[in-house]
Amino acid sequence: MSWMFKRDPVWKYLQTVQYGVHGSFPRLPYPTFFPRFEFQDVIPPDDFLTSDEELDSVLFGTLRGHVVGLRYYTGVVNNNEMVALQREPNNTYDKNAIKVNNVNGNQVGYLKKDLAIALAYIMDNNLAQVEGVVPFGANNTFTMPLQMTFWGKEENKKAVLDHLKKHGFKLGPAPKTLGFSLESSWGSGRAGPSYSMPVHAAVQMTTEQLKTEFDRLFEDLKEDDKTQEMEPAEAVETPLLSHQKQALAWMISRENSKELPPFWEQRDDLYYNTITNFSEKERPENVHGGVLADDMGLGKTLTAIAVILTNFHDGKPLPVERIKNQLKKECKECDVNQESVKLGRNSASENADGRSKEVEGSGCNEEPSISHIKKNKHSILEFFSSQPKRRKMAAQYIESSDSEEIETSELPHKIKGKLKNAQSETKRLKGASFMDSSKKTDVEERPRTTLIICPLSVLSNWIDQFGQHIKSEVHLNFYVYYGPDRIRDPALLSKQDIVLTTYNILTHDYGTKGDSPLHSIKWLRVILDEGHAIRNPNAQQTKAVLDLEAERRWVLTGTPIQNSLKDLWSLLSFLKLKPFLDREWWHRTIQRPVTMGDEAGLRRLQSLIKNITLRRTKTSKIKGRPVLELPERKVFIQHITLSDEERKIYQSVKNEGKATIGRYFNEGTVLAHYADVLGLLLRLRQICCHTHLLTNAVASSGPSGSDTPEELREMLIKKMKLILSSGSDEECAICLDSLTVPVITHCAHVFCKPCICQVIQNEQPHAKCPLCRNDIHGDHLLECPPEELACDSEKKSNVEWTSSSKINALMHALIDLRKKNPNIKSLVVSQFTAFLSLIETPLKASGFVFTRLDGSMAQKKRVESIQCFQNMEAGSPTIMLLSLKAGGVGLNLCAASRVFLMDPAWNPAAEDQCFDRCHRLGQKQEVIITKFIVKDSVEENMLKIQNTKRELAAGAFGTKKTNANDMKQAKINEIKTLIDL
DNA sequence: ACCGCCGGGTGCC
DNA sequence: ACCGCCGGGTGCC
Repeated sequence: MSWMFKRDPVWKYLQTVQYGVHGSFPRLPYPTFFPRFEFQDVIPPDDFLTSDEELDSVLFGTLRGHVVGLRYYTGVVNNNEMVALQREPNNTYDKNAIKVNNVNGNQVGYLKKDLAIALAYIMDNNLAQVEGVVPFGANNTFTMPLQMTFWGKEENKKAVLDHLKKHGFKLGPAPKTLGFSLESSWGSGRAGPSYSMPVHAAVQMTTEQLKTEFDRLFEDLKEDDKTQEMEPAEAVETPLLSHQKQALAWMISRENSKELPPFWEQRDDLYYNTITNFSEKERPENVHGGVLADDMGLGKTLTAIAVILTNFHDGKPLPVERIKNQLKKECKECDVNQESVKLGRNSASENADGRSKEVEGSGCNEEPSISHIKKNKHSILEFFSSQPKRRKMAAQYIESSDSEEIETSELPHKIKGKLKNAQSETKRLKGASFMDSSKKTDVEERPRTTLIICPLSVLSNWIDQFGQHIKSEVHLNFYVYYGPDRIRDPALLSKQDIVLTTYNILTHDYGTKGDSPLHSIKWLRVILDEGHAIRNPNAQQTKAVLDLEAERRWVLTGTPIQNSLKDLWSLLSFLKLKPFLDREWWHRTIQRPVTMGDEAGLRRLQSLIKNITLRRTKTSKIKGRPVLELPERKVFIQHITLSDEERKIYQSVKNEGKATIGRYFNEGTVLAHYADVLGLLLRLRQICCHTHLLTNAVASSGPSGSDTPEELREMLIKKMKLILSSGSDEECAICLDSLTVPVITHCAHVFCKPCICQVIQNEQPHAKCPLCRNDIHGDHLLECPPEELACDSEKKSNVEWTSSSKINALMHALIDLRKKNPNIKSLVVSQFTAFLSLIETPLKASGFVFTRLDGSMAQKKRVESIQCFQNMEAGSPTIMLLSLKAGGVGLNLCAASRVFLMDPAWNPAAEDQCFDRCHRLGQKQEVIITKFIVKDSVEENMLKIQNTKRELAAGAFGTKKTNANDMKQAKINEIKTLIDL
């Protein structure tokens, strides 16, 4: 197979073109640490999710067939409309049954039986995806033709062809009409083939051609006007910067937009989807929201706050009286009621333009049981027009009645049944929103509350920013739904203006049997901060988010769509953009076409992105000036030479390890001993910092099998600590986020406790480890005992403190800096918290005032630490000891203008993120970063690998590394580089 | 005629 | 469905 583009590289390219290379490097989550398992367990967690996706589908061929039974179903299609084939194994008439549905999921009919027999096997065994288009005859009464396209993995092609042959079918070639259409096949008025999927087109285009094509597409993008500015509501205290006013204007225009969503247009009295050729009477809702994907530090939080206050309801800002008349506060209840009266009236007036259909629908759709429906005589006869006998029977009956309207229940049984069938379906069409609206009518008020969901790490940031950016006299009902005492009362929550919570709380509530208050409310607006949190479609967290009801939906993210189109799909499904809610349509119309380099697909993707996302980087320009005029950022590498004694220890550990690992190389079992390799590398990195760190290191020994439970426990806890302290950028494979409350399973995989508990609960009674499918039990999860961490540092203080080459260099630099300018604040960053502890001693000795921030600190202490450091008063700390991954992306430490990075990180993006904590909005000084790197050591080798990763991330075009073997080799090479083998 | 042919009844899976 | 298919009625030309 020679597709030129794997999906990820294409997507990364799209990203780099639109967003610029600067700022966000796609996350490269390795080295990853999964002891004792073969390589497939070691590849980044993202990849285990893709198993159900046909990443390397090829076109097997096409087949013409028929859809039958049209008259029994209400789903309608247009000519050239795409349809979905759905197996129905429990059909009582035929276990091979295959339903044919239109884009909306309404059944159109069935695949003809003989064809279904052949296809059922193929579909059930996932040998091919079969996709259908109705080329013509969409208005037929009984049957219609169906053009099917078969896609699948190359290795399944033969099986599919053979199987079809056995049943007398033979695939044809791709029809010539489905060429590589350069003319726009969507957006035009024609109902031409909207979907071009050439078999060979992708390979015929050269890289150069495609690149030019990409560039042209993004040229168009730049012309798109998102430069309108808007002043925020009076209630917003902080003046907005230009780019924030633009975002405000764009976001509010999206919230109030009455336009059709992308790819929809009105044709006569129908709404028409130009990608699928689907049409329907009901106006598709536009997404009243989107993705704000600005770079970190451009003020997404402030912008979001401005949106909340400025588009408070019905396109109007937070009413002034609520700002000024704070005295009325005691009559809150009354205030709320007044509000809802006002809202009620306004929503009624909206009916005039047909937007609030649910209001109309809820009352009058109350129909009696179907058998009592009155039917017009003529319509009955018409229904039986092609069934003369029934028609005659109906006619006879009807003639005996005087009235124009017929009680259907009194019709002869034989025709009543048929009629009933047809009726219920008509109703389904007409009242599609009927069920939804009736469900909630009794308590329904116009939603007023904005729900903000963020990772715990930025919760306090949100609270702070609300405090900072909203005028103090403004009265807002604001509730932080967090902590064990959170009030789980929907009535209370829905009276708030803003509810703030975390993903974990949301997920926890959702998973708890019983009702989640967050899910029983219809929100005015849901804002997801760090929206990539929902990029794993299988995660419970994602499901909890997708199940929220809201009128307006926003995703804030600084790392836009990190790795693939799939991530974008997760966001789209949150935004509920038709028709992409169903993965099939997303896959057929965008994901695969783009993956294969099809231009129509690219255009769609581009159009989509243009429509729903706003993205500025730090280097984006407004009227020729950068959005953010940040002072320069300079990175220096300071080489360190180890002392003789340090070098001796380093060499001995290295030689010993090298011998062992060399043996693994010879045996070809490097990756099986990945834990050992990582352990060695960790020890070497520790020695580079301070030889005392070594005492902390764990000799990684696999379980011998004869361990006592206590030994096993010890071993697992040690492993987990190794993983957590190794700085190997470990993530929870379930939520794909940093580990919160890490626990280790007996199979030695580490997850967030809430995540894995969720899995266990869902899969009970026989839960399996998501990574290795070994049995897991809730009781067997081991938590990291926090007191032991404290003990460790105690223990160390018993050992007499000595310095190290790196500490010497740091102290020298700090003292030097203090001499030059005592007011400059510095961040001292390490991945090893024990190292930070060691650094404390000389800092104290030299009279530095410092503070500390690391992952083990309680939320409250962190906030204190940050505030203390950011404070510019005399006597405030000038140094912060910071663990590399502490704090979320929102962490603002712009009081510092120096960074001393004590040890290199595996992932350059992690370093960048760390630097950005002070190199961000609010930074007035030049930022100088010093990276301490020990000469002739693993650290230097790590720099090499960082560079490779940087290049890979930036120029991902044309490099394909999705292949497991390639990655395996890459990893082996990486290890070789690291320990100079 | 254990056929052919006719024409009515009928119709997804 | 202005089809195909089924099964009953029927049977020289």
